[in-house]
Amino acid sequence: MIKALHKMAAAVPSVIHWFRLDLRIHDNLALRNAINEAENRKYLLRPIYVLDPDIKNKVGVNRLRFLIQSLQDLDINLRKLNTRLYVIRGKADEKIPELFDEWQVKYLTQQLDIDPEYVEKDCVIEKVAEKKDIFIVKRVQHTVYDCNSVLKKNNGSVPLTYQKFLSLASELPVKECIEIKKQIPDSSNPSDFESHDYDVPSLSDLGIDDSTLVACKYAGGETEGLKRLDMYMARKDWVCKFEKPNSFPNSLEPSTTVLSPYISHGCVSSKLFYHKLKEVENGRKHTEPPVSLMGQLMWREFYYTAGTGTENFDKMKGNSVCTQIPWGKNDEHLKAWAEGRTGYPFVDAIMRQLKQEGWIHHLARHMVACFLTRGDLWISWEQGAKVFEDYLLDYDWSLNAGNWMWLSASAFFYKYFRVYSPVAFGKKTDKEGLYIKKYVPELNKYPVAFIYEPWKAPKEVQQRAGCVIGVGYPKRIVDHDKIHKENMQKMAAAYKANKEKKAQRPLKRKRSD
DNA sequence: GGTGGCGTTGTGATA
DNA sequence: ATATCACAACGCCAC
Repeated sequence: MIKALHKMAAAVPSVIHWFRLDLRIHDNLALRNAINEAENRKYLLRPIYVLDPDIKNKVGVNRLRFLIQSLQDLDINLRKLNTRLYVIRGKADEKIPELFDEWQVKYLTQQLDIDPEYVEKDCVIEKVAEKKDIFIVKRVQHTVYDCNSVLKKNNGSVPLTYQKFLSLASELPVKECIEIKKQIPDSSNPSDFESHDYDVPSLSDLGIDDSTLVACKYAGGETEGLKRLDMYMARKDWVCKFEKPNSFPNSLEPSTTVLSPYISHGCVSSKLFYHKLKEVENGRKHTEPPVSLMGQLMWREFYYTAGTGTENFDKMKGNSVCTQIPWGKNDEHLKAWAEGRTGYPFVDAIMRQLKQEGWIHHLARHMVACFLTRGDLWISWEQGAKVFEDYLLDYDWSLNAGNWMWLSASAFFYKYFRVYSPVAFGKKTDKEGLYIKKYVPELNKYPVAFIYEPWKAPKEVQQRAGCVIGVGYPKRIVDHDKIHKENMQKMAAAYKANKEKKAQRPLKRKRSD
């Protein structure tokens, strides 16, 4: 009996929607395409997510938790439509070709991604699909604009300034959001609909010891994300007055929306965010890009466009927009930075918040990124980007690379002599050092006068505060006042070398002509 | 093709 | 509190 059912099921072809960084129902054209295709052709529908069993070695535990929560929520929301999420455990480029045969796949829909890791796997899968005559549909839905259209408008070259990007984008249309309203018919569901083999795994299923996890501050999922979006969009006055540079990197609770993890995972559609912002701004006096909330969304578009149009965007070598800088290597310094024990309390507080909570304010990212690269430690931005990839809930391939290049003055931003002071910068918005005391608790008995520079406290003050520098809290690994000036010289030299190289290039071309 | 204006968010001193 | 300046002087882009 069961065998017969399976045989029948196998005979009916399938449509797959492959969820990737589009972990949502709303504004998901590729998903709707799959649903409609299944219904119209009387095929079976399989919304899948492919989970690499190796993922815990690639993604930090906080982001993994966010992902699992997002998948759980996605499954719940799909079941409301009378389908479900089929989680496939394995490597996409191996598993999906297998499924093509097992499920008699005729049609596959997915979101277009630009992360080279995805693109590489997609190529393998596309080749197999072509042989088997499987139709693949890719939809642009991770960004507001189609980045390739922006590039086309700029005659194929990458806009290197934000204002240039804005002027290009302003001439492009923004599509409306997609809704899925009707229920999926029972006939679209395969016979193994109820199978637990495809259930969303728990963290412990993936070999993560729950007791090692810190409290969850930002829960993943479309439902949470939309709730957060609605909560902030309801604060119309706040939205219209939003100016990023006037928000606080070191408030005890976030001074910005923390929508970024939801947008990076696709729990919230960037296009939905766009339309909601337009709705709030409409008819009201409001701030403008680059500082406005809309401006923040456009920064994301800017980096996505640059990432789409630039080879090796996440590397220094072979990256046409990236100034070549002879960064040094110091694994001890890198580790001290990553673990929040540089001896600079503000830097350490930020890095510890990042590791614990998976989110830090944009300006806090500026502080620690500048410190790691051109400011103090003279370590490559690629190293920093890897640490951020591990810790950030909102890790996003092109934004991470783009922002790291910005802060290291490798691309987009060039005033390398503007160096953030690990002592002065935080004081502007937190004179008392409350943020430091929260995340570097060993210093919480330090007098305000020394909280940003505890090494300056007299020994008896250190002892009275119960934390002697070099014992309870590390000594500074570098002297900022000295080293940032040396680094500035190195930056000047790197820029000079780069300029000379550039000046040579047109000459060479002329000779070969 | 040269050049001046400008660039999301610096620091520290001085008025 | 807030503004301006020196610091040393970047690259992109529009004109």
